[in-house]
Amino acid sequence: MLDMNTNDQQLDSIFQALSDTTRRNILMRVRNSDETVSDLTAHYNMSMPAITKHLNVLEQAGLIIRRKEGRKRLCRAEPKNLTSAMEWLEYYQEFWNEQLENLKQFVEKSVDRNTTLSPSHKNIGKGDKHE
Amino acid sequence: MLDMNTNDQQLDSIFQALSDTTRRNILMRVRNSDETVSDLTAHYNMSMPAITKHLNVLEQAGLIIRRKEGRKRLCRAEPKNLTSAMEWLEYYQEFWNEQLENLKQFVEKSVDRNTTLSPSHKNIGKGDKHE
DNA sequence: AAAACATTTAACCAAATGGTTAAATGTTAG
DNA sequence: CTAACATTTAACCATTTGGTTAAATGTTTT
Repeated sequence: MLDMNTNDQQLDSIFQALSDTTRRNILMRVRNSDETVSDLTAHYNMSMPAITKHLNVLEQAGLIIRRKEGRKRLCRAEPKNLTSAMEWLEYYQEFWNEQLENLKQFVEKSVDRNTTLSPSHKNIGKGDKHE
Repeated sequence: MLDMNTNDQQLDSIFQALSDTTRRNILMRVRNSDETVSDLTAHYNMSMPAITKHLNVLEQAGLIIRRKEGRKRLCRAEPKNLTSAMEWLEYYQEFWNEQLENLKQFVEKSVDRNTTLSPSHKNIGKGDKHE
């Protein structure tokens, strides 16, 4: 039935890591510059151990990498793994574009067949519903 | 410091919903066809109430919508909300492409200097970033 | 060596998560 | 009306999560 392969677990941990506002915020912060735990802690309303835990989650998910520099421990974003998440979403969303495309084609064919239809198809492209 | 606005909470719940293999699997399953709780339960190694809970999570995150049809309750994918997640990821990843782009430009400039080529390489990248 | 600094670990806690089984609620069919 | 069906709700449980404070570990500075 449901084979929990490595890829699944990886996606689990990536999406899990992204499911927290603080962690997403940290990610944004370490995109451009390496930052220490102290630096990061200064920006949030929580203790340093809490930040350490968030960093562990992000590191575990492969979204950041850390290096030691003296007594500081710097971390920076590692966006490579994030592409797994992107790919899942893109694959998932493909269907939606297909559906939209199918709908568009269907409507266009209908219009083709009956060019005197009322102008109610105008907003079909952004479509909420398909039936 | 950290304003937990609606968008943040929405992203929290979307990524949280996506952080479970079963739920991602269900999403894939209801992309194309509406399915009942029984239908879905048949494919997983867990009880019907467990599936119901997963569906609640997905519905709460706005990733599926449900309708009642007699004693059945059908659900189908609602990918609209998923674009929020996509947008976050894309925005986040932009930097990475920028970094790559900067690196490429740097390397090309180095090559330029070393081989004294004609100045035709100037605008390799799409964006003249900072400097 | 001692003090100050940067960070982690340990122990704890409340709440959320992901599952279970058993009972309750609606809905359709005989 | 009653029985069968589809689903949800309730109560429970173990584990994980996201935070805390206090103590421990390394590293630099003086």
